[in-house]
Amino acid sequence: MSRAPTSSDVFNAVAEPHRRAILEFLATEERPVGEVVEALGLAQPSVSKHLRVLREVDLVRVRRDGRQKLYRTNAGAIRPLHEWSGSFERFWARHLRRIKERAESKRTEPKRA
Amino acid sequence: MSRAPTSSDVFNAVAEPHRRAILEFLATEERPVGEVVEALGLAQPSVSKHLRVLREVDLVRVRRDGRQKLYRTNAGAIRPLHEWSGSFERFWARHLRRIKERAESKRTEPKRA
DNA sequence: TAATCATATGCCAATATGGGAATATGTCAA
DNA sequence: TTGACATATTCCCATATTGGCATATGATTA
Repeated sequence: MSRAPTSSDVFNAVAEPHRRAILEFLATEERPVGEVVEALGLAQPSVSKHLRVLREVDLVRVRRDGRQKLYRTNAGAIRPLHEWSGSFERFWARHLRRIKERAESKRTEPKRA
Repeated sequence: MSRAPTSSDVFNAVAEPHRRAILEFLATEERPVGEVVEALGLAQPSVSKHLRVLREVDLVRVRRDGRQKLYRTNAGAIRPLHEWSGSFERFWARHLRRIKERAESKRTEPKRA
């Protein structure tokens, strides 16, 4: 073997900066591809390809409207990411608490030893 | 040009499943590389490479201890991810609320029209 | 210093990826 | 049906990525 299976998942999909920008752009309301192209300043085929990746992991949903296709972010698909990263919260919280405590004690006993 | 700069950032670093596993493994306490190798069943060079990527975005911290190097997850570096994904929370929350409301109304007026 | 243990790096092969350009597909209007 | 518009797909290229293997580097012990 020479490379891990691409496992196209949500983590992978949001690893691309342009795709994150697309998700942000489509978060508030559905929009046609053309507007994404214009808003992000990318080439149309590029946008279509990114949208495909996002579609495949259900990060966006589409609906046809005449000749256009209206895309919108499916925020729910972002939850796994939020939950995964949130599972580390207690660790960084602990860290912050330690820092805070150290600052407090320094304030309380300014001249230790 | 032919490919976007890899912009090795946190998003990119956690896109790799093995790296996520490493972060989880190293979240609770620091451990030598050898233990990561054993725990994940990966080859040692592979682990070292993944750790390098994680180190470069400050997702892990190292400290030498004799011949070993002790790695641990720096949870704080995961926060940007958590915050980014959290910025979509209101959208999925809105969605869930709509679903809930629909269920409620169905319960309240079982035979509409 | 030599041998050993622990980890890192270099190199290669196979594959994945993203952009660009051209083209295909699908939908509507005349 | 033909033409125009909107989006998707294909092909090619350059680069990125990951694993495997061999080897280098760093640190400890004999």
